[in-house]
Amino acid sequence: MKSKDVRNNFLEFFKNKSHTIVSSAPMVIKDDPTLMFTNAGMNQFKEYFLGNGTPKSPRITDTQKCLRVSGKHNDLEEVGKDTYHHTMFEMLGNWSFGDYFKKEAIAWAWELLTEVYKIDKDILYVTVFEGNEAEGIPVDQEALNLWKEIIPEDRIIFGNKKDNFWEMGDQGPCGPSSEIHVDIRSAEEKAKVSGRELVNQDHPLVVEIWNLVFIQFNRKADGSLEKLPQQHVDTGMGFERLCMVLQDVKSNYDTDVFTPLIKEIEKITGTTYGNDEQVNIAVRVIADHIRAVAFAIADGQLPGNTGAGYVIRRILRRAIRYGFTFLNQKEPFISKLVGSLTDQMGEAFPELKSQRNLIENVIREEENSFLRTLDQGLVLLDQIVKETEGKTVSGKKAFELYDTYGFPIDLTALILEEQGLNLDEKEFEKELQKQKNRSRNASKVTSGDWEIVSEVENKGFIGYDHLDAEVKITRYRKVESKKEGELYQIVLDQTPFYPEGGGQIGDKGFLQSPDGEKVSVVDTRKENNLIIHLVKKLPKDVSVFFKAVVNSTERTKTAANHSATHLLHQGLRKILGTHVEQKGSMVQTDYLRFDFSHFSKVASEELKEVEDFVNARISENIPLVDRRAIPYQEAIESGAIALFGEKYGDTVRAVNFGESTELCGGTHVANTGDIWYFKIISEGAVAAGIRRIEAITSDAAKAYFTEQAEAYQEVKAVLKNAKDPVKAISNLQEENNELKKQIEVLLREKAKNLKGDLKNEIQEINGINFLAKKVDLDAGGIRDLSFQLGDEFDNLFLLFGTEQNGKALLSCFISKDLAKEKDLHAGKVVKDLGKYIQGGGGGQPFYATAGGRNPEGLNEALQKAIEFVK
RNA sequence: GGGGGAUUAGCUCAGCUGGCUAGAGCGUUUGGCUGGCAGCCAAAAGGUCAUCGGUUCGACUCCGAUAUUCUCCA
Repeated sequence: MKSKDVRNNFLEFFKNKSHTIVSSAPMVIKDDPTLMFTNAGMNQFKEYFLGNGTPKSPRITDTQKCLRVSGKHNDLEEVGKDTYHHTMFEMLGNWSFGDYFKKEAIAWAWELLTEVYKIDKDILYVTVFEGNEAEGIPVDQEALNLWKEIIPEDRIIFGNKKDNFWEMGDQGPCGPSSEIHVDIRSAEEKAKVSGRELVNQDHPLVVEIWNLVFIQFNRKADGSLEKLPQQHVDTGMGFERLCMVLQDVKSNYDTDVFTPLIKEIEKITGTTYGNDEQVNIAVRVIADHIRAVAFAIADGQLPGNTGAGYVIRRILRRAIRYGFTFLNQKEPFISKLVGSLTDQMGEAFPELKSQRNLIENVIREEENSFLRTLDQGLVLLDQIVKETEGKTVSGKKAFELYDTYGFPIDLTALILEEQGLNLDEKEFEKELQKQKNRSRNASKVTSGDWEIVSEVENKGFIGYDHLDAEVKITRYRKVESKKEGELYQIVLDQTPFYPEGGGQIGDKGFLQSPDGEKVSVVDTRKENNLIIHLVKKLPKDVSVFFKAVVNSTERTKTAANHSATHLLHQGLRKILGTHVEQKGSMVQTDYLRFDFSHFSKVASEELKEVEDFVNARISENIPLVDRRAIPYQEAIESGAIALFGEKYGDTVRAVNFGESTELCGGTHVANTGDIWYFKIISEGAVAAGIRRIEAITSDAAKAYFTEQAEAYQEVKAVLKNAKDPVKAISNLQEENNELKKQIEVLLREKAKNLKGDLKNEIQEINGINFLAKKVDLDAGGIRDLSFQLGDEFDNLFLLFGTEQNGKALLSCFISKDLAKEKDLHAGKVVKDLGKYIQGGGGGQPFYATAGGRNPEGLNEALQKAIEFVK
């Protein structure tokens, strides 16, 4: 069965069981602080399990693109070494939200596997949660009984809390799970050891394919469990593994999900998959990682050095590293695989197709920069090796190479090994651990349980129409972090406060109780579909009605920036072309930032055109057309631009200003005229193929122009109100250059004259040409003079003194030969004489200077100089 | 968010412990030679040593802040 059919059959099967098919959520997560990437099929439904939202249907099915780089069964460093772990994978799932439970979930899973996919019943095993006394959770008897009716008891295995009890995190919904495993070993192998022995033993051919989770508890902050009012089913089946079973191969990488990619890698690198284990690992690593990276970029996540971007960079660099070391690829090659990947998966995931150019560019650029890092690291490592005494290279040094210069540690180890050296790995680990602890401590957040204040219906955000409202606190909790200290998160029954999202920052303002107490709201965010208000202290009485007031001046400025962002987007597409796509946006109170795909620098004329375009729309006074809830399809058909990597519901909000239509949740001005004026401040690159524009509007633009005008007036005033200041300045510059040259000439002449005079004053003492004299030159002049005299006289000993800004300066020149011969050292001379001018100095044997704060002592110092040549 | 680096000529970099005439290679310009493979030879131009502040008689060098950038960790 082709992988495409495997996917379709799954979705069709559950559709026939009254499930609604939904599309995969983006792999990159935006409004959940505990998670960077979708790492399981359930992520996009988390809010439903938490009770913060209602699903559109109680039964849902989908295939979800997931990314896992850490966790109990997957560590990035392990991917590729075996045949069944991946960073990116697809998870097929079916869901029940308070609808059916264990009975149906188990029966349908069995039906699909054995009747649709026609997997031999005799190679399947199932696991059931054994219970945990310490936590007072009983055996999952219900699941056990259900399985007993379907499968012989000797193929049911009890699993412990680690394997068969699923938790989302330290807190929240959880419950027992039941896994289905499959044994695809040869008959011979099966005869030797029973598959039962190998379940959950990390055997590559006895693997878990489906996990059925029965969510029935809620874990509280103190660790205790309470029963949930509604029970849910959450299942996940690994798509790649399922394909392996159905295509009768022994490795995920031998399924048609991977073979086209592997063939392409063989072609590009001139290697063969299957002969050499190191090559095999490298090929698998690359085949796996290119998928993860390409999908992430398509979802809008570029490689970077913080957060999610850093994870993507690490994955990509790992692939480059394996290619570099084991496939001997010293030039960018991974970007060349994007075409093949797109051909293969572009149909199921159209974002790959439309983002293909960008994906290629970004990967190529990243490859180039990492190859440079490797080059630099090789040089540094060479140096470390040279400095190493004995056979063991310091772990601290290796850590520095890794931490500061980004040179991969396994490459260090490999190179050292080739040179017959070894690495102090313990020391390295110690350093790494230290660094990890530092980071962890700095970003630790502890949160308490939610305190429920009142159970009123949550009406959510009302801030499009209101900037203040009468509200009630529904719940609150305390959170503590090193950075922000102690804060309270408050949820209201309705709120005018806009939560940070869609690039727009969260509103600020205050809550006021009837007795006049004001609590200021420092920020507003969204977490799992709840709007959270951050306050420094709780009001005295949380149960009363409050007046919630948004800081309207800030909100107005932010709205102007947001609306201007839409017009900017429209203008860029109009003037640069429709390849321009939003790649990031930041709407703040005092400025806006817009990142977009574009292949080259935006010329200043183009910027001007864009600016003019936006300002033309502003002066047209176009009113806002705000359609709050229209069907997604309708919005798209009316020309709205949907962003890749955004999760949209069935109904969306469309924001129009004339021709500009965007799907947007942010706050806007009622009329473009309110933006007042739009001014681009800067344009630059953020990554390969991505440009960034920063701009200001309204008050900020006014302030900007005022400032510019003032600065201009000042310049003009300084130039005595010159008619053409630019010309006046360039005249000055020219004149200045001319004068500089003349001064140089004059100084040279002066020095020449001085030199002539001084030449006559040089006296011979003991065969040494000696002169000690006070001169009127600066340090540089003295230096030039000294060296010029040095060229003309052999055996020269010079000591010059001068006074500069009330400070004394001594400078001593001794011909190199003379210094050697008589064992003289100019540095010592000036240091010694420095005591007369209350200072010190030094230099090298033939030239040295000293300074001091007592010019009175200069004469004495000059008189004593003769002692050195006597 | 936390840590560690880097910022010196148009480019790639050297300049170790404060005093070194601030350098190299490539590139540029000029002149000369030359039938090739980065042609050869000679000369020149090009630097507020990222910015601001501090320590010091003296800072490219030490300290602090800022900016930009690389990198590791979360």
